[in-house]
Amino acid sequence: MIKSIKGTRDILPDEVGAWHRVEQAAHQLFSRYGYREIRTPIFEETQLFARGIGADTDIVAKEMYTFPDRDEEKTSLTLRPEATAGIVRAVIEHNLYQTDPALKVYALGPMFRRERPQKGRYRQFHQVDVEAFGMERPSIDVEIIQLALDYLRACGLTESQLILNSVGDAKCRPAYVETLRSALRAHKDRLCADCQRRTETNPLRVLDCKVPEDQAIIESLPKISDHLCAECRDHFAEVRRELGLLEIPYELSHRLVRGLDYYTRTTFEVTSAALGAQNSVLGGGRYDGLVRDLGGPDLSGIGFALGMERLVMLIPPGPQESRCDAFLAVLVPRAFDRALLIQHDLREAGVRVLVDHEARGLKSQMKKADKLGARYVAIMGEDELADDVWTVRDMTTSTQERVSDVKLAEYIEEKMRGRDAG
RNA sequence: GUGGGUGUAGCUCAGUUUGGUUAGAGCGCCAGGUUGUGGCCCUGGAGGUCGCGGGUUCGAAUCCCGUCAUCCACCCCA
Repeated sequence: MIKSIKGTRDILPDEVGAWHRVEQAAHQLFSRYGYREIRTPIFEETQLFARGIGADTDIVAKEMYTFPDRDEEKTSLTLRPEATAGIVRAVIEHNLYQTDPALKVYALGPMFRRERPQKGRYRQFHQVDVEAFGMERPSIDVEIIQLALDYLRACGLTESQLILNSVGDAKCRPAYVETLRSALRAHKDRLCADCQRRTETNPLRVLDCKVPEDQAIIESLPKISDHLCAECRDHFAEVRRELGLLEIPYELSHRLVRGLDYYTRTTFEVTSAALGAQNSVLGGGRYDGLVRDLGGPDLSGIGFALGMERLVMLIPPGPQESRCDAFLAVLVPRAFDRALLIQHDLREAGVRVLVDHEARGLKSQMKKADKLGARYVAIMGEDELADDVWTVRDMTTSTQERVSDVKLAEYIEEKMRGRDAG
């Protein structure tokens, strides 16, 4: 049997309702904040991600789905592992920053990373991505954070925690990284093997090491908050002041470092314990150098990405939804002809109507109508056919009455309207 | 890439320790109990290469080896 490939999965009809809820919440809420949807291709030139995300990151070094195009030059293509790079490319390519007075966009869609699958982690996964460009002031950081939290609440997620940090900028971070590295070298022998390696490759990552024996050392390391330059310190202070003003609770963590190279200043993450080890639902931050690094103008940016699989796992299940309003149950072939004619009238009137295509007994048709959540079942057998009427059963009250064939569509529409209004 | 758990009916699982008739249950599905009426109940039915391959044995779902899949964790990340 051919099965879906490792790390991919089918979102089956029973599950799709939850996906629709989070998608609709996104469209609705984001537009209230002035964000508009953008749709970029799911594959790009490999170069875009290598330059944008950082060639030394795990994503680029070993997790990308990269393949040659079928052209003479053998252009290298990559399925997007995240959304920001593609969006930035589009912003630059179409000069959006020159024409859009408030460049605020969001995107929904699949991303691809070749990682070992785990709880809430797939090789094809879906993200909601929100980005704002060209705004320097800390208030946009706060707006983005508020939007993220509003969105999670709109989706019905109640148990979550906001974690906040500042990772400095191109002026102050490199110096801090060196300070950190020196401090780590002093403890080298007592660190776990991974952290000894990270000390040289990416010292910031040592900060979120989970090995218990390393924790005491990590706590004693110099903190980025003490090494920010004046501008970064002021920026972060204002972000915190505004979060306080808006009464948005958060936990400060000098150990929150983001995985992608492009982040500057404000970084944040929302976690939920219900997700297991993959506890991050949403992560984001500012990336003031990225647009320029990708060949655009010196345009600041800030945004977040949210894992939709993880979100869907967390939100309360919706009610079992009815799949039809009216079910036409027929017992003789000529009645079936009437059903075929009338079902189209009903559908044009917006009524969800189904018939049984298997010509089974009435009991079995009733059963099916019930399972589909039909509110009304219109029955036509020999008796009704003779009088040119339907017996219409209201499945919630178990009452029924006879309605002439020509009036059936109108009758059900009427009933449906009455219910919707009531 | 590394470590561990689990693979038996459409789904959730029992049976594996101590090898032994036609491999079970619940749910779901189909039919009947009602000459033309759903839910609840009762009865019956369909549905299984016991992940796959090899080995041990008179005999393997059960023991051994290999392999694949899947889940969880590490690395890393949404």
